[in-house]
Amino acid sequence: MVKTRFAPSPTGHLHIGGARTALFNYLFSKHNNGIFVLRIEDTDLERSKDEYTQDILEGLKWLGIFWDEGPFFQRERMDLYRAHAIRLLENGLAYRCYCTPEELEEKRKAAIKEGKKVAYDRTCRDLKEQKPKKPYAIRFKTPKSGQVTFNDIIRGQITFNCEELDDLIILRSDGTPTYNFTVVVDDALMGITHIIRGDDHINNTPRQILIYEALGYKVPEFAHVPLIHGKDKTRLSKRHGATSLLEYRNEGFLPEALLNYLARLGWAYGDQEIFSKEELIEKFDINHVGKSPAIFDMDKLKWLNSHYIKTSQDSRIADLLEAFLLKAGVKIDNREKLIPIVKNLKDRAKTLKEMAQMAEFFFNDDVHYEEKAKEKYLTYETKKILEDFLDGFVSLKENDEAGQKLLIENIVKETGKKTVDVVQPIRVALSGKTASPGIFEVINILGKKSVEKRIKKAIESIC
RNA sequence: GGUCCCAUCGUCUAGUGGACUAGGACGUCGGCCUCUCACGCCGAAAACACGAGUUCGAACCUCGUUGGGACCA
Repeated sequence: MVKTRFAPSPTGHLHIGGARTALFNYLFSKHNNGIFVLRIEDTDLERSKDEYTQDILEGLKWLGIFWDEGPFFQRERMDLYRAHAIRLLENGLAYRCYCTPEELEEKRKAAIKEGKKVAYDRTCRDLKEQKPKKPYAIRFKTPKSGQVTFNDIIRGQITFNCEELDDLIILRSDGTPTYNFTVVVDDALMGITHIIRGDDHINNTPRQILIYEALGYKVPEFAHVPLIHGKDKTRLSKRHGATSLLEYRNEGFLPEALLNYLARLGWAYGDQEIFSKEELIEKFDINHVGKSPAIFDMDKLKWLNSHYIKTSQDSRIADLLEAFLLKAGVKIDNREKLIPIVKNLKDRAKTLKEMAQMAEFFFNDDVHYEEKAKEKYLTYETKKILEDFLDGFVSLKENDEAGQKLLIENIVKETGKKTVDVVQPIRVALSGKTASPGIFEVINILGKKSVEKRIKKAIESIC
């Protein structure tokens, strides 16, 4: 039975890279009818915050990445780690280290001075006598020679020389366990079969394998996925803008767009670009994940988002849009308008936030004119067009699109202007913008009264 | 600095020794559609980091160089 896990530290928001790692774990386990575990690595009491744990859980749920087991919290498992450390101690596979932080710091400095490798010098490894009263850390006895080799699912065979590894602390003198130790104990105890994680952990892997072996646990399979980079090709970080997953929700992205984008970042299935979650589960193959880091491309994400906006049900987009309008301080006078607005804006907006900006004018008859729009289209010259339009519009017998079309055609004929020159002033009068949905759509969504009000206001604004 | 990893259009990638005149997608540019903006449709420019070797044949295998990244310090 395949079992994978996502094990974030709640020391920050769930970011794009973490979300992708979670996704790969999720997809791999689901593809193999396996189990996906969520574990919160909150041993760093100082930096871990419940707020971040909530952010992570919420982010995963939003994306539709659901876990089968957990969330487990490492904070609640401290006894387990201590017991394992003591077991290694008793088996002679670990030892007490009495060196103080000050001593270690001095050794480190000396090593740097001499140009030597900075590693623990193993002073306490073979102590004849223990020092019962002194505080101690527990260190793992790393073999002094030999090699550790593992077969990474994505990278292939990777080998490390043991000489490069020093005797790492597994339990600090204050009794708290260290990262490399807790992961191994947990992954082993939870029966994780495949560890899929960022390739920033490659260097930790040989130490962890040695610990598995010392503990007598089966070593799992490893798959190290490349990190996501920003435009400058360094690891994605705050400098690159929005990295927190939920920020994308607030910016008006749909979860399926993000899911699709993240999955396709570093992985491909022939020429296919669009994948539903179910399709991803069916087609995802960890062996085909690329080895080189991928750069996060906002444009492509936006394209996917617009695709999903276009293909979503109007009612769903309307509900989401409502929240964005409310957030923008728009008073929604008439909810009925929402659906036709969505129909018209679906093809135009790349994000829901954008859509809200485009939709705003529908809800306020006191139109705000964009400066350039007013300057160009609400002029003395166009005043007559607006007046003609208003006259005609008020007296329209059949106020439907056909009638409105005829009205505009007549104005075009009478004035001898081009259609665009007639329509644009009307558009600006109604929307305040030079770009909007089709003029007849706008007219009919607004309704008769609103249109009249807005045209009058525009005429008055021209002095 | 040490260790490890990586390298196909600007970006995500297809490619697993002959099907490669290197395919798709985003973006860019041009055109069509058109009341504006989008959407849609059509088209274009755009890449195998470099150098050796293996082979009848290399984007693909090997080695080196260069460049980039991650971790540790």
